Amino acid sequence: MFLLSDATTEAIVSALADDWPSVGLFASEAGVFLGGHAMSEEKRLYTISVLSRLWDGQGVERARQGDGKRLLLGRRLSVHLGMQPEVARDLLEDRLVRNQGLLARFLTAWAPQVGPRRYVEEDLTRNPAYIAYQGRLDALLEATAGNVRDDPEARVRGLELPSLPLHPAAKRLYVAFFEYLEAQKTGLGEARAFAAKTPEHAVRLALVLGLFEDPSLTRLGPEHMERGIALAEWYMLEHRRLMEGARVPEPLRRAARLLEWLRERAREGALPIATPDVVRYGPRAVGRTTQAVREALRLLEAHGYVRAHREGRREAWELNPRAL
DNA sequence: GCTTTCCTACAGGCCCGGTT
DNA sequence: AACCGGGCCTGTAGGAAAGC
Repeated sequence: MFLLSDATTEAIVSALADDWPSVGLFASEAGVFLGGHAMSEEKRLYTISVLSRLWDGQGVERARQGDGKRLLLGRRLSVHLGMQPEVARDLLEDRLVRNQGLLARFLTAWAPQVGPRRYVEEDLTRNPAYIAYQGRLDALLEATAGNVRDDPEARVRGLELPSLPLHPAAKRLYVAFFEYLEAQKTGLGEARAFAAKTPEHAVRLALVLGLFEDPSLTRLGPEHMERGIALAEWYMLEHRRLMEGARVPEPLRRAARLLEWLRERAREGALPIATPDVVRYGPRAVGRTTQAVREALRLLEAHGYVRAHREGRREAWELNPRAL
């Protein structure tokens, strides 16, 4: 496998075409990839289409001066991106990314906050489980790389991978899972696009688990399928949680914007402030009508950020000192 | 009838993104 | 990098409606 950590899409395609038919893009700080050239305004559509085509197994087109276009088949790309929450939010909220269904092709997970950790001294190179894991990975890489290593021609043709049929029992599980998801479709909210690909994710995961367990596997059994389905379903729920969490409801967004403004004013000593003055001077995004502003203020009040008090007939607002 | 509140209109300044 | 236009923010003015 050919490893990249910071890549343009062109570099990925070129590596797949010329260097090695199996490429891994591993980045623990995906900001480099997402904020970089590959996701720039003019390249983003291209990147999304390349990644999608690779996932779909359609092959990618490589255009080069001189020899025209060449369709690359038998190529595999493995992508693992880790990112900071702010970067992830931007990605999840990106309209293009959402609409192109790119995220539905990724398995996403948001790691929970870790509590205090204990330091554990351990020499991984002596850990039997780790040694076995490493050995199995090496063997698998060797098995797939073997036919292309010494043969430049084979590299051009791409990987020639065996196809594994599903055991009838595994197939039944697949069909049942497929129909179960179809029946649920309307209730899946933001996970609908992902749900359409979830059965396929399940098979892929089952294959990875099955082949890892037994590299000589000739067909996929129900025990693998069950595990693939369990994982795929977990990823579907995680996907939904993330997609829905990324969408902040409009009233909350407005209230947050107003709070920011109030904090600024408070620092200038310009609080308390009467409701009509918030309407006049406040950020327009909150709304220029008294009704909208009052709604936002009430929301902030309900969450303890602001407090109303009467100055005669006037209703004036001040910030909770702890919200400053 | 006066004051306060609510709403609209408008102008100038500033920032941001797109273009050249 | 410089320029430009649009949108947002801020401040001002004034009129209508509501409250005292």
